[in-house]
Amino acid sequence: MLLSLENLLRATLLAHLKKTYDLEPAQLAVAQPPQAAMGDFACPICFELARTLRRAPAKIAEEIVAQIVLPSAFNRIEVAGGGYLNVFLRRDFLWQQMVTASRDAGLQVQFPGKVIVEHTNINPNKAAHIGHLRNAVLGDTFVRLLRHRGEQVEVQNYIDNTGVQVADVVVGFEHLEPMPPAALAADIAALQRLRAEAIKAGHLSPPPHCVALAPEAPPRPTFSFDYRCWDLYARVSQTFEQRPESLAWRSSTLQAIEAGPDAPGTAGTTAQLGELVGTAVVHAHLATMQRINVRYDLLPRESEILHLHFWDTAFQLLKKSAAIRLESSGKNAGCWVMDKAGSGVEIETEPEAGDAKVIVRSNGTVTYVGKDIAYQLWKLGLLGREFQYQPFSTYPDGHTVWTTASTAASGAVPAPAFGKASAVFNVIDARQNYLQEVVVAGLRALGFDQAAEHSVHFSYEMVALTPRCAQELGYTLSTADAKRPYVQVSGRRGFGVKADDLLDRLIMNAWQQVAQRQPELAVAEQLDLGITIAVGALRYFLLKFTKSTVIAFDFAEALSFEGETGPYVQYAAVRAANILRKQSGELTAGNPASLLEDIALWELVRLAARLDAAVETAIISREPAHLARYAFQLAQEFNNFYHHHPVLTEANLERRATLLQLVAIVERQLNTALGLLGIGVPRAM
RNA sequence: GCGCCCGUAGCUCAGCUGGAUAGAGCAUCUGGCUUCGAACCAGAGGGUCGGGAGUUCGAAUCUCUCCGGGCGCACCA
Repeated sequence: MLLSLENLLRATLLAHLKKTYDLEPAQLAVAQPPQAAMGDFACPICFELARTLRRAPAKIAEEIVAQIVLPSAFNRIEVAGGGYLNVFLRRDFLWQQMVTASRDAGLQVQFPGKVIVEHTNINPNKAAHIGHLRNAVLGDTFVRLLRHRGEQVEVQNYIDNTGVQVADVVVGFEHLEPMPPAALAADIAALQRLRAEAIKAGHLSPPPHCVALAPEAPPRPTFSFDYRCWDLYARVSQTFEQRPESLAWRSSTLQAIEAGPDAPGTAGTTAQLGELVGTAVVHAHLATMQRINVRYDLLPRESEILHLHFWDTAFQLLKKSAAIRLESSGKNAGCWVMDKAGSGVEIETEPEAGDAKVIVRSNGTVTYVGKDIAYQLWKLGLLGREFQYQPFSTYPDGHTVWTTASTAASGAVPAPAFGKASAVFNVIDARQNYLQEVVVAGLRALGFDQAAEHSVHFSYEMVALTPRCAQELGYTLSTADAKRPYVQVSGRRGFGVKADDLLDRLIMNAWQQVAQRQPELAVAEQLDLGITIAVGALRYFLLKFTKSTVIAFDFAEALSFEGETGPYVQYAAVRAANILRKQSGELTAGNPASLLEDIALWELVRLAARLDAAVETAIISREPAHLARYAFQLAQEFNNFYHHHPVLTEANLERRATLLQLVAIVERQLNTALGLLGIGVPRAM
């Protein structure tokens, strides 16, 4: 509500300035006064006008206040602080709006057609770790924000199934733990069966993933193929380090995987292993992400980018527009390169060898940047080629995740129309800033300036570990590392916190606390509540930091359920729900006028009305942390209210009715905010 | 060497397009459960916003510079 009221105020002021002074300022800042008693909006425009009008700010402000006619939503306008225009809302007006409507009309669709958000993008060769969780939670929350605004959003999770990382694990299954495809397939099936049985037997938390919650239950790795790959990948990397000659395995494996299982002249077993590994790990990742309420629509695979000649098409385009050139000499001889100067960033610099980025290697294979340019073009509907699709898996509610394929599905259900978005957001960590710049420069070089404009790198900083946390996990650090503020995780070294391990610990923790507080509940019920709380804690923890902050992960902090945490916000929502559940009779209108004279109550109403403004800010700044902070703030003010205003025991019935209405308003806004953060509200806690 | 990011309370971090007295959480100390659940609330102490210069009526916020820390700069993704 405050969003549209702020827009209304801004429009009114602008119209007045135009009419009275013939001024049209490009920006008109509207802020909140430091104290609620000073008003609901504050506009410092008169300080700026002082120069052009050559009069004191306070004088201008007085004149405006005397002349301007405000819409009925506003109570009055006054001069304050030497020239601010402070505007007061009609309190009963906002109250009525909050009672009747749940949505702010100021929140409007900005992208025509469809928006694509690409996130998660984990190499399908090992279990997900906390860094991947940050990516997925940021991306998923941004998707929720966009959808809340009314945007049509398609969620894509890019699968690099033909890269070095998968090849390395396949090397493991070929040379370190030799295994023919049939045996590996049987192993994977057996793991899936074991997992299903354990879930059935009640040893594990709800499907689809497994959590060894009971102490006597077998440990997770028994069930998880992605865990097995985690260890094997580290072993292979170690082997490469110790015996460099074994690196030959990697290149031959990589080539076999890129060629595919049907490549002529080969048995195709290496590629089959690659597909088995990739597919099984992606299933594991989807299960992990489903535990934290993250879902997808489409899994585009790199193998199809190659086999369906997406790259060949992009290659032709790039050559035709002279965006890339064949290097004839120097260290990049034989490669197709793109000059950095082509990005327009460094036009002045001499085109030296170091300024070029290799797009096609001298052996004819394409680099990541090349493949990503092709993929970006497709997402924006500019490539002129299409994927085929097959269903990959289905969520319990029936929503199907599709994957790209070389041949179309034979089933009755046709695939949705994927791609052709008007804007694309790529959630990729900040270490890839440079590469993402090159990709966008590629779009520009092709003449797709608008597409480049609408291809946004949603960049965020990594999750590292505090030295203490690393040592807690059993890793020995060098004395230099031990003194650093944080140390990086490394999949190659098998060094990091696995996503499912962290979730298991969080759930154990939450479950224990629920069991203490709610001993009368059935264990299954306690567990269910524990899971909701654990996921709330995790998602909030990952969202409360702004994207540019490196998260130095520490168990103590992440496992906390007190203070600025997800459970704190959930607790406020549960309290509000409890009051509403225990009150009898219907919510009546009450008489808010006298109640809202209490400035503290008015502030709570006003804050509750700011939800959609917080959403809009979060979208524009691409900063979900804004909404997380807002949710916390609302919870905080509600908890304060809770302690100072007993509702159910209020003797004055009219006052009681109004208080109840207020609780209902706050509860609705808290639930919406939590939902946008991907956090559920427990029935009790 | 070049590019990007960070430096705010003892610790971890907010601070939106420059605006009024720089805010949270944790930790420390104090007080509050016969109450709609204390995973809570109230109060206290704690900051020359890394240093310096500039722009401005006004700078934690913008510009420059220096110092300190991080991440990139592959025919890996």
